[in-house]
Amino acid sequence: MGQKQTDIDQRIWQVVMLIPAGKVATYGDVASQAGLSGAARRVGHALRGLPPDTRIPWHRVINAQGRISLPPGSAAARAQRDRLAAEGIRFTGTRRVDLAKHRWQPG
DNA sequence: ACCGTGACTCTGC
DNA sequence: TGCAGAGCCACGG
Repeated sequence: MGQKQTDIDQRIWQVVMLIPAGKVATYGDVASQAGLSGAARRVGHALRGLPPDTRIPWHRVINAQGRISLPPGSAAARAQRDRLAAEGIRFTGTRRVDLAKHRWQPG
């Protein structure tokens, strides 16, 4: 088999699974940890391909501004916000997460 | 092989 | 803080 797409996606998903509850990582962080430094956009694409019933904590991945990158108001965006809130993550008035406090620091 | 596209990021105003 | 521009990687057509 060896489908290359699956190969890279799985590496990305594997990194996402390492993010503990209550913590978040940016797309860039995940890309870097997956050995794809600079390919933040590729991470977004990989998460986009996740099935709705996945166990992978995709909601813990946000952008470098501390905001949700999904379309504002979309069901997915609300789901991400709710899941993060359920893990104790607070949002600022401008719907941002305090990265200095919640950012996952591997190693 | 070229071009357009994206759940991105950084810099500047 | 917000918006625009340019840079980025990898992918699909």
